[in-house]
Amino acid sequence: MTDGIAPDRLEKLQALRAAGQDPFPARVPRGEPVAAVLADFAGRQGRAATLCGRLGQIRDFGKLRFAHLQDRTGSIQVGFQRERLPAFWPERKRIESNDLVSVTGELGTTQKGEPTLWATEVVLAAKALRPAPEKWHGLTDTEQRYRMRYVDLFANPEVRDAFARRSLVVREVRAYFDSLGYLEVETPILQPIFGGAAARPFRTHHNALGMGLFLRIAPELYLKRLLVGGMERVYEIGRVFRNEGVSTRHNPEFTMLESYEAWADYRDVMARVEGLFAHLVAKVLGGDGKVVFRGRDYDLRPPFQKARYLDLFAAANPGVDWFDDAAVRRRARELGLPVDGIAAATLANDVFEATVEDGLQGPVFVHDYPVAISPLAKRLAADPRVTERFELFVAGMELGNAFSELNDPLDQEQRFVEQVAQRSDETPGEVDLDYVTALEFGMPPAGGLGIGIDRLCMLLSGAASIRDVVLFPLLRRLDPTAAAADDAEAPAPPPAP
RNA sequence: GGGGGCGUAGCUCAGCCGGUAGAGCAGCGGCCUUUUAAGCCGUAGGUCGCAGGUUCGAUCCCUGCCGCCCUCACCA
Repeated sequence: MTDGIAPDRLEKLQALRAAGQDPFPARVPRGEPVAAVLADFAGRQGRAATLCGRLGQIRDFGKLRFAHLQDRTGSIQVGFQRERLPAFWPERKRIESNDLVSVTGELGTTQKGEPTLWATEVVLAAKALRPAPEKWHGLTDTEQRYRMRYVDLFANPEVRDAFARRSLVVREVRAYFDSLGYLEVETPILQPIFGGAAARPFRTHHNALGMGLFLRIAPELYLKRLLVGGMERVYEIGRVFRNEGVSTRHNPEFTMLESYEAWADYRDVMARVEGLFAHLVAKVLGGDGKVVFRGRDYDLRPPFQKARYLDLFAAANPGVDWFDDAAVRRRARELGLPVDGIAAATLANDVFEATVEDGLQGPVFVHDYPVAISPLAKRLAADPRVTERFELFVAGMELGNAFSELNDPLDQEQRFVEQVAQRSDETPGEVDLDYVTALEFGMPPAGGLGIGIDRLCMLLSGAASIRDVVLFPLLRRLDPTAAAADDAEAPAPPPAP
């Protein structure tokens, strides 16, 4: 890991040490934010200031050198003059671009009016043993950007901005639910039985308890236990883990918002989602709901369009009845979809996805999903074939999923039993009886919501790939021997000592 | 997993029809007190992703592997 060190930088480090200087001091004179200085620059000219940050490229004029200094708030030019820095001058070359420094000096301008800190005191805060990427292009190699995000972040300001925006999005999502009296809670990530979604889980093991565990695929079942407990409005923003493929819109670990509100139904939840977007448009996008995503314009200001699932299906597949297996199969073959061994409802939904979903530019609420593909949602009283459920689509991407929650313990247990009987690797190996027990104590009618925070951030920042809003996306190991030792089929966990 | 693309200096990239590799920036040495992609002169820097094969000769052609990107599948 040390073979990327630049020899010349190591030499400078050793020269500094030989001269009795600490290249990694515990503390240096602390400065103020660069942005604060720039904000009141006119009023502070001629006054002293201290700034800390990373040095950019040095522009050397012999007895004068310029460089920019960058901190989290911005960057400003620093001027080093021989006549102001007699003691520092002989060692000036030991401090170079990419080093972290504390600079004290006098604020002024250059002949061209550039705000400049004319240094009178330069303290090395941390020596950089590796050079920064090229100044003009920055770091562009995608793989390097993900593997060395720390470099990506300091070399590419727009990357910092994107993650600052993500932070803002999460903060404002919290603010919205907090303002409605929801309690933010944290539920188990390590779960003995996984549930709340259909996905393959990651497995792990607790040594002391000698117990196999799963990383959660959804917090859903624990949050609904809280409704039974009387916490009528709860939400959680947390990581969930799904042992599936990686793509521009899937990372194996991602951040999910789930909220549950007692005494509400899916119509109420729809209003909450619109309220959330109104809030985010105001706070994150500055009131302008227009975003560009994957080359298209979207307006995220509510209200959003609404369309019935079956209406969309009928419009895209004239003459095909969603509930008519034979007709659906015919249509699926026509579309070139695989049909063998696929359950009727699943196939019908495949046809929906193939003919409707990609075209859902939205934002649009697709609602009233067939019960066969909605195992956790309540049936619509007026039409028991469909459920009180909606999904929010933008740019053909599923952003959210919500429904009136099933709270009938007998029905729930029956559905769990059927699920377990399917014995797929996406279904739990046993019924979550404790959850059923919770429902038996009585869960108020409730509306629940799940929103993928990563995808929401993609949309709000125009990021085409989920990896552009995940700081450290999952990548393969580079070390081939380590990679070969890994087994995709999860090696047996180490026994307890 | 299928298909397509990519991998060359620390970074960004050239490299023709096969003849053992080049630029800019960064580095190093010099000149320069107002630059801001500073400039000028000089200099150093390479396991051409890895391993085989074809060939007198491979960065280039072939095969396998590794990694990344796109896409399809998977993933409500």
